[in-house]
Amino acid sequence: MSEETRKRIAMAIKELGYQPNIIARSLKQKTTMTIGVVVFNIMHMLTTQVLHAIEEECQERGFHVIVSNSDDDPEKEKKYIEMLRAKQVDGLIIFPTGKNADIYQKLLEERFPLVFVDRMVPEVKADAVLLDNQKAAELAVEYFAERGYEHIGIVTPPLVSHIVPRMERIEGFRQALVKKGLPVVDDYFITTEIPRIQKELTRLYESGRLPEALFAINDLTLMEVLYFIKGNHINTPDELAIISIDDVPFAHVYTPTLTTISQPTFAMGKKAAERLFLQIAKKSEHQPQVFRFSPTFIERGSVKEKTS
Amino acid sequence: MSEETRKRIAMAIKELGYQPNIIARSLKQKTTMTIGVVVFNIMHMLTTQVLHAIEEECQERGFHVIVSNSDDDPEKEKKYIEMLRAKQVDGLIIFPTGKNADIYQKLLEERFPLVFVDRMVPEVKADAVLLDNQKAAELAVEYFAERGYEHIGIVTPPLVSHIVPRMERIEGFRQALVKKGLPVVDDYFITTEIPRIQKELTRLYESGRLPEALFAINDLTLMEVLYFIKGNHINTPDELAIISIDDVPFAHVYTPTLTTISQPTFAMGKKAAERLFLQIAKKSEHQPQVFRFSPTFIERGSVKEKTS
DNA sequence: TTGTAAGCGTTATCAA
DNA sequence: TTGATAACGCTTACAA
Repeated sequence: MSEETRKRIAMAIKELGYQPNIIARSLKQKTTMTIGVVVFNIMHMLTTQVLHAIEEECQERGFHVIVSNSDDDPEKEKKYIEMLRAKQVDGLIIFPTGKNADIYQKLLEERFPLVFVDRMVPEVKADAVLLDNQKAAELAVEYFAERGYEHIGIVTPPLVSHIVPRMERIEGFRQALVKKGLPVVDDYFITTEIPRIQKELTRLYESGRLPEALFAINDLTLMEVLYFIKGNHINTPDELAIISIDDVPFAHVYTPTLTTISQPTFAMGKKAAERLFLQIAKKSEHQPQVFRFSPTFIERGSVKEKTS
Repeated sequence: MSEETRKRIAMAIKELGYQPNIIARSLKQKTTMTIGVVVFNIMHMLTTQVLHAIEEECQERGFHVIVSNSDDDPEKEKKYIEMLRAKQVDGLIIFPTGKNADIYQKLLEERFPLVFVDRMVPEVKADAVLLDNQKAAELAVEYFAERGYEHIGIVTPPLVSHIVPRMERIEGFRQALVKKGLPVVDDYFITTEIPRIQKELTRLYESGRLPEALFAINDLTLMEVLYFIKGNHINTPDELAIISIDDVPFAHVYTPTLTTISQPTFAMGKKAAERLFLQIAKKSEHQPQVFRFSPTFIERGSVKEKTS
């Protein structure tokens, strides 16, 4: 193309106010430069942060992202996956409910680019990006143990077999207790729906069986624990020490400052996007892999040295 | 269409594994059932919450939403608006940087569905959904005044004329002071970049000129104030009372609990989506309107009754 | 009720 | 280098 025609074209674009129609291009090229993300809980700190990283990574590559919230409802998740596919997204990053194994599997068989985040589905051999949950639980227990704590509890939503991180955290917690020679007390496993955690904790407290330390497995349960200690005027860390997973933005301004175990959300989001783009680039011969990210222990003030 | 053919079609769909291609439909129908949202700061509490409401409203109507983060950079904002338009989104909800008046205006002239949120652009007559900022500032000052506070400061990022809420909050603050017969002290206007707020506050404190009460105009400035009081072991509310705008998730578990002025983020997101859909439905004869939402004062524990 | 053809705005192919 | 033509997968209009 000659320099002159190039100019003439530029002129024409301007004069006619030409605006390209990417939809038409997409129809022809069979690529939309758009990926879909389906999350099971948009109110979760982890979700927000990972989403942010995914978005950043996508914007750099000129991709757009459409986010849908399945609200942990498998039916909704199914519907959104279908809609997103109908919209011809080039790939899907899913924070799975875990209950649509058949659909995930079909995606896989069609070699449709797919990455799981946070949770995974063991029977579906897809890329997955998650925390080393066992390690996270271990970190918490060891830290407590080394400071002389013996009665350690865990606070989590109900055990559900297909919700992998939760299972892994509880199981990691249990094993770490055993490894440290600490008692495994049933009462100390507060495994109930978020809105009931308060009541459960208060019940324990009033019956004088509250443990000395609590491990909150995510930001949502942490909030309940904090509300509980506030409502009952419990002193932290003297009466009750706390460690939780997830970054909460106020950990360093809270009194006491909160000792937490942080997930590398940014790296996780970046990795998820990277793996997806890898699949998009060469759909065949992709070796699915599970990536376990190491948690970071952030020592702050909600656990003290027990000198008793 | 007969019942039988209906069945036969359903059969064929299943057997052939037919998947509709919405892209092709969009090309023909000139509607994508997708809206674009461009926000200037995704890390802002308000943004997250309004976004959530918008998403919910859209999902109910079968629309998808593509979110882009302009990072308060007009160039990026411009680029994203263009890309979104090229992608044929049916409408745009913009949390504007405020610096692309010409582009917003062009959108308007083309009768392209457009709603501003949080900030507005006075010279562009488009739908806008924002807080009654003046009222919010008034609420704070009055509450302080009625409890005997005289030395009241405000903490905000720098004054920038095109950032409407910030201007309105500061101006509302100033006017409320005057109205209440309170002194307007230059020193008490901490108007500096977020990362410098700490230093500024500390400087005031060390020179003994810290006001008795502080009004933080958003969640980000609040975090700085909290970090400051934490670092300098300042007692709240005894030494320094605090009121801030925006919901922070820990307001009720913090010690003391935080008195805040909440924006009805959910209603605002819903309204923004509604207005957009109204424009999409009948592009012509749409009367742009500015919607001012009333802030809600939530009395908690970071302000005390001054009995001196 | 069913079938056929044209057209949406691109890109790709092939000829000129 | 340029220009014409077909094709992407759907909807719509019209004819059978």
